[in-house]
Amino acid sequence: MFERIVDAGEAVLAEHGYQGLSTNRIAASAGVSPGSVYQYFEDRDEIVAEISHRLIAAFNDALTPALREAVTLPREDAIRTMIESVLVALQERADLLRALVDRIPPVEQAHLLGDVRLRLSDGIYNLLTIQSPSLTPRDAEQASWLIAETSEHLTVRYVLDQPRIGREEFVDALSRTISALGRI
Amino acid sequence: MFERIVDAGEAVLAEHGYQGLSTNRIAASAGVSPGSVYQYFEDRDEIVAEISHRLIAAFNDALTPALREAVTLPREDAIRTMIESVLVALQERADLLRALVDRIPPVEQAHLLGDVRLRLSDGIYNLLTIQSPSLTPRDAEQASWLIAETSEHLTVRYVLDQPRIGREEFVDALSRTISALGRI
Amino acid sequence: MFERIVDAGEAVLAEHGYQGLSTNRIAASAGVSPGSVYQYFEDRDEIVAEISHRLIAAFNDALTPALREAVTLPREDAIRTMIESVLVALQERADLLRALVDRIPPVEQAHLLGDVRLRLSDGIYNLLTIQSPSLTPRDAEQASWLIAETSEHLTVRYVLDQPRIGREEFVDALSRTISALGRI
Amino acid sequence: MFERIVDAGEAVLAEHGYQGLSTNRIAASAGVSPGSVYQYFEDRDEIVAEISHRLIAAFNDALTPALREAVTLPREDAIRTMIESVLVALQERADLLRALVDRIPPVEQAHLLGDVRLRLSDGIYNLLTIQSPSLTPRDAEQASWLIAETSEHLTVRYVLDQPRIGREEFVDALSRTISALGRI
DNA sequence: TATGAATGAGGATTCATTCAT
DNA sequence: CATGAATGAATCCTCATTCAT
Repeated sequence: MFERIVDAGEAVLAEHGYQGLSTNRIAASAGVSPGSVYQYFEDRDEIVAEISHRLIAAFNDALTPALREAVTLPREDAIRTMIESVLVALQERADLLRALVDRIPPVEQAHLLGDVRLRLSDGIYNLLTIQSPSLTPRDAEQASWLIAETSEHLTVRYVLDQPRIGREEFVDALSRTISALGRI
Repeated sequence: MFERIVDAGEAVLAEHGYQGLSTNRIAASAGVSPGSVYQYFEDRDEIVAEISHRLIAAFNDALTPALREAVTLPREDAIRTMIESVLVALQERADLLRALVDRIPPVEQAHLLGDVRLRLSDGIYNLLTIQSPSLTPRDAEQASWLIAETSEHLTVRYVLDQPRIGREEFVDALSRTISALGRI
Repeated sequence: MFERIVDAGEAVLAEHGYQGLSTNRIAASAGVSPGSVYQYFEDRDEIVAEISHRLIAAFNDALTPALREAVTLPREDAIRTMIESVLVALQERADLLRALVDRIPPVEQAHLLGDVRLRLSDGIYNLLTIQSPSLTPRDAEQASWLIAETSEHLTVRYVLDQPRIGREEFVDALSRTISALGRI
Repeated sequence: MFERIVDAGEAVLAEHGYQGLSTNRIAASAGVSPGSVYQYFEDRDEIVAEISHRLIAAFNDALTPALREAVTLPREDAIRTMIESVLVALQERADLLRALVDRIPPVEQAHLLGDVRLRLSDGIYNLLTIQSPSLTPRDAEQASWLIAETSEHLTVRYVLDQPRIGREEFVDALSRTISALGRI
């Protein structure tokens, strides 16, 4: 039932956008009465939160093995492996991603995605300090901010806007950029 | 009165977000009757459009002289000059920028900012083909997409999130990234 | 509740006219919240449609047996029988009739009553061609237009304006008129 | 100026219907400021009243000479002459007639047209009593009601609905009906 | 637990009318 | 006289939420 509601929420979000994501519409789409929704969710926002948690979970599931593998690889390959696995994860959920990232005001996204972003940023910081012990903490912090912002933005836009760039070339360009930023 | 309404619109957008940007609220915040709003604006959308026009105008005003100056400078300096002038323009209007970029769903932003983005993208494409005549059109297109996305995103986030990075260092990092992406 | 709303609609129509027939007023008059109206009706227009359906239904219910009986009777008696049964049906619903016919602009009435009028017109056309096989189709068409317009208008006005004419005399006069028009 | 406003009122009524007949729209169409309208008219209703007065005046202007002529003619010809002159008057103002008769709820029409209808009814009553001195007052009253209702309705609908009936045939049919009703 | 009818505040927008200029 | 900006109540309709069943 919980599942059914969240599934319906995704469908409504994809079809009607964030403004059209009404609890009544979700209930109808789930084949459930509007009252029932409130047995599983405190309010509308909680449904949105759950939808985004799903995307985050899918994203995490894809990233975790990539991270494990990355440790064993040389720098460049590690970066490429990670970008590619993220790309796959996002592309598999492109509809949901679009509904979430394009339809929700960024402040609210930040609220929803706060945790993932933090973890992403931390991960990058750690990798940087491990791979380049000479970096001062401040430089590492700055570099990880730049890298996190750039990678997230470019991968998401690549998936959503489908620019005329082959995946290989995109991964190349992004990994070069990341390397450049790492040498702050 | 026109001014008063748009000012109120910005204030409401900042305080209540895009969803809370109702014509009644704008009117109340402007100390004006709901009917009066419709003497100056066709639509709720027209108010939003006007808010974004303001930002775009400020941005254009700042960029135009920088572009003129850039032509006379060597590559690296030209890029830096432009980044810096954009940064100044955005920082002067940080509140407006936040209202617009953080509070409005990206799809709507795309609608509002379509023209500027197109011009920005074209400008970058032209500079690239002039400075690196060896680039194939396809490479230039790809590079300009990457550069436009990265520059816009990073400058905007730099202004809005105020990461602990000095302006000098930020301009350095960004211009290095742009150069790297230009050598696609 | 459906009933309550339509009843209230009739009352409001009678008291405030078509222009004053607002959904909020209907809701208030029904002792119901404005939102509730939209659980039973798509539209304001649907309420109006329902009000007219009521009248049409009452009218049809009264006319159908009269039509059955009319077939077995000689011309003059058939016409009188039908006029009389229509008169009864309209008089029983005089309030509703007044609300509908006197308060709604005729163009909208035409929209609402289109079907009944068509059926009425067709019925008259068929009776004419059966009873007077010598009539050309064009003459029958013309006569049925004249008869339909005259009968509808006179019976409705007789019921609503209550002129000082006995029912017997009215039925006599109208049936004579119809006979005269049938001999076009 | 008065003229200009009423002219504009007619135009707006014809184009936008009774519901769309707003004072602002009238003012705009007259090329006049909304405030100015209120220097010549107490309120919206007075404009509508003036528009209908015009139609009535045009109608009277056409009918008066016809009445004068009718006195000198034999019965049948008198009736035909009057019907024909009315028909001409209505057809010349068909747009205005449609705007008024089809778009305004009949109760309000009755309010606006009260006087003309009374005069029409009286005229018919007088003609009847003169031509058929044997009629009791009550019979004359009844006959004049029937004749007035039938004539007005049929001529108006003939002009507005343009049924496939030649004018000659229509005048014939109507005058026969009137004669029949006069012999109540 | 599930329902779904009922709610009522709030959404954008219109419009007859006023009044300072 | 004429203006036209300003008004604010009223329009239809939506939607998150509640609550008796």
